[in-house]
Parts: sequence; structure tokens; C-alpha cells
Amino acid sequence: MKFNRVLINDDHDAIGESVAQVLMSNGITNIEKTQYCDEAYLKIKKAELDQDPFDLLITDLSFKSDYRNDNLSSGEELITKLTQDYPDLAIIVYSMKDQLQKVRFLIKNRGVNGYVCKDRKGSKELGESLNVVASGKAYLSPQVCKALQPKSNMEIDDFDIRLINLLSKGMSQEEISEDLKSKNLKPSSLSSIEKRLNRLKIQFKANNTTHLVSITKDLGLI
Amino acid sequence: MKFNRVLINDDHDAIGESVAQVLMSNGITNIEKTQYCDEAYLKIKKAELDQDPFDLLITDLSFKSDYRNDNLSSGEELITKLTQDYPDLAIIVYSMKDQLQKVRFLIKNRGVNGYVCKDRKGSKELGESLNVVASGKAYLSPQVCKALQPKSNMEIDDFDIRLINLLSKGMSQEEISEDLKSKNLKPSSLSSIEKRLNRLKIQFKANNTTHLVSITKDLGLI
DNA sequence: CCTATCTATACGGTTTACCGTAAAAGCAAA
DNA sequence: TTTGCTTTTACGGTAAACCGTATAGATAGG
Repeated sequence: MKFNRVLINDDHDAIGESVAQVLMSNGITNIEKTQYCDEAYLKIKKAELDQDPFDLLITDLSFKSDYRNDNLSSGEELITKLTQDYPDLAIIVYSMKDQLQKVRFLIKNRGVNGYVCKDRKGSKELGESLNVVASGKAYLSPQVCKALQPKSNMEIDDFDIRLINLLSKGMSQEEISEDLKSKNLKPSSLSSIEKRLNRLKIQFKANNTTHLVSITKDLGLI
Repeated sequence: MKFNRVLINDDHDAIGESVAQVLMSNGITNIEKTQYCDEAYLKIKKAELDQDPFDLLITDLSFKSDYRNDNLSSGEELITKLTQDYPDLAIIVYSMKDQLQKVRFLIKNRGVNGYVCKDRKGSKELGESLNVVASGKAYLSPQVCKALQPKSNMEIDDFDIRLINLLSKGMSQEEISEDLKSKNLKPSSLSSIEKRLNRLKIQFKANNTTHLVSITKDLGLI
């Protein structure tokens, strides 16, 4: 099997162009490009209605917002919507992010078929991913291929991310506790929050909360 | 004046390629590419020694680290070193970051000649910047062109920056006080530090220290 | 020289973060 | 159901951050 009709969704024009180059050098010429997630969704929808659907979407995850106020503001939202509506569409994510948690989530829970890291060898890996994904297998860049290996111990989950995010927004640990309780999310006691933060501080070698937020921001975790 | 010999420094291969395309379509063919800041520095140094120097560097700011442990790990460090050693070299930054403080700093204090945002029209703007910078003027992408307008500038001095920086490294206010005393820097009492932080927290509408560090990191202030 | 003003510092009280310990709840295998 | 393990929660003490107020020093204008 080979992909015939491909949509590229990336807000950076140069990336879109280079992805198109990779596709063409793999013999794929029926290509369209979008720079917004809304636009991508509409194009896919229209293609479906026109009986000329895409077989593959290559998309970034993070998009800068501009004057248009977008409905779908991130690649992840786009993917969530697409996997509901068009489960047959193959999706390759092409992103700077290399967090295992995110990768695992997209592959396991969103049925993403490939995850290629924009990096020094991004183009080459993207080319390889086309063949792998076309043959029905999942492709992962080497940097993130351990995402699917079970349990590489020291890992952070969505709760951790949420926690650090709320801290970075200036909430106190007690306020966070209240917030979680009001949303009926499970670990919500101040004590649990403290314990979790403690683990994270050890993991990231942070001296205090401020340091932890600083480090995770640098890592692009939040 | 026109640029003859250009070095492109970007860790993402596709970007390097697309920048090269832009240069060639502007009639510049003497192009070299690097994917590491160390490599870029060495290449520029060598070219200088060989009496065949570059007249322009186009570089990203953030680079992923890999197995090589780099000396210069960011574009900013590279630029700092270059403006010391080769003040005549023109530099255009091509980056995702669009924080005004960062841009202002690079233009004012590092003598960077152009700042182009990697964005939906990044390639087009990069092409325009070549002509503007070649004619001796500074080029700024529309998103960041207000960086040079003095209006948007709140009065934050070096002490403030130093303070927030130390906080982001995990030091307590007392440790910072000790540190400043040991360096004989003037406001150094815990009380002064508290007062200064208070002013900053009001200025940036921060709830606490963690929030303050988070906000200033987002602004690119530190 | 005196005074108004601004800055640095000192101090005490309150809140929040930090850290250890321990009980309670959830869960899976025997 | 019992047992053992893990996770969540509770609590108490210490350290640090937070906040108001007050004194000391430095500076500029009269």
C-alpha cells in the first residue's frame, strides 16, 4: 500500500514546503497544505464529502495563534476530532516535542500512526516513516521509540503536568487542592499534592517549587 | 551591498534546507550549513583564518542537545561569542521565539542585525530581511517590530533580572542575600530583596515568586 | 545646615511551603 | 477473607515566603 493523497498541516511555511519535498521524492504528488488546524479539518471534511478523501495527514502539534481566533488551536485537538470522525485516516505527527508521555498518549489513545521528531535528521526520518506507516506499522523516531516500551520508571503523567501548570499560573498548593476537589479529580488533598511535588523535585533535582517550574519550562514540559 | 558568503546554523535539517532555498532565490550561492553552535563557531573561525570569511550568519536560538556535549549550547551563546570576536559579521536570528524582551536584548546589546520569526510567513520575511540587512538597516518581523519602540518597556534594571534569575535557579531569598553580600553588591539585605520582589510582583501581576519566574520566563526576560 | 524624599535595612507577625511520620483507603494475589 | 503492597490522606513541626511597619542612611533643594 502506498499513500496517494496527503495533507500537510504546519504553521511554518518552510516546514510545509520541506515535507512536500520529502513526499514528492517518495513519489507522492497529490499534496495539499494548510497552516491552521481549522483549515486542515475543513479540508479533510470537504475531501471526504467530495469522495476524494485524504489517506494521510502529516501535522505539527503546536500552532501559533494569530488574529484568527481558532476553533482548534492545537494539533492534538485536531487529531482528537479527526480520530472520532475519520478513524481510517492515517496520521503522522511531525513535531519538536519529544516527551515520551505525549507520544505514548497519541499512539495508544489517539491511534496516531507515526511520530517523527523535528530534529537534525527530521526529514530523513519522515521519509522512512512513510514506508513504515504505509505498511501498517507504527513509526517512531529513535529519540522517542522507548515511548512504547513498558514502564521506563521515572515518568511523569498528566497529573504531574497539570500540577506544575497550575503552580506556574501562581496558584498555591492549597488553591490547587480546592481546584481539584471542585473538579472531582482524584488525588486532591494537600498532602497528595505535596507528596507528588516532592517526587518531582527529586526527579528534576529542584530545590523548591519555583525551581521546579523553571526547569520544566526550560524542558518544554509545560 | 550584497551578501556573498553565508553560514546557516539550525539544528533542524529541513529549516536549513529551506533557508538555503531562500538565499539561492536571492542570488546567493556561497552557502554553508551547520547543525550545532560549536560547529558554526569553528567554521566561522576557520573561514576567518583562511581569509575567506562569512559576511552573514543566519542562526536559530534554541538547539536540542544530543550525545555531543556542546560547548555552546544555544544560539544566544554563539552570538555573544561572535560579537566579541567578529563584530563585523552580520547576524540574522531565525527563531520561533517571539518575546519582545529577548528581541530587544539581542538587537540592542548584541548588535544582531535582523530578527525573523519562524512562522506562517517565515520564508518570505527571511527573504525581505536579506535586502534590508544588506542595506545596513535592522530587520524585524512584524510580530516583534514593537520590540524597539521604547513605550512597551517597563523599567526593569539589571538587579531585577539578576534577582529573578537566581530565583529561577532555585536559590532561596536568604541564599540570594548571602550571595550578593559575598559579591559586595549593594542592595543585599533580605529586606531589600523582599521589597524589590514585591514591586516586581505588582508590576507583573504575579501571585507569588513561582508565578513571577514563570511570567518573566514567558516574556523572555530571563 | 536643615528638611523632604528616597532607598536600604531591621523586625515581628501571619501565611504558605517543606518534610517526616502515620493512619486510612484501595487493590490485587493467595 | 486475609495478607501485603501501594496510594491517598491527615497531622504536626520547622523553614521560608509574605506583608506591614519602622528606623537608619543617603541625597538633593532650599
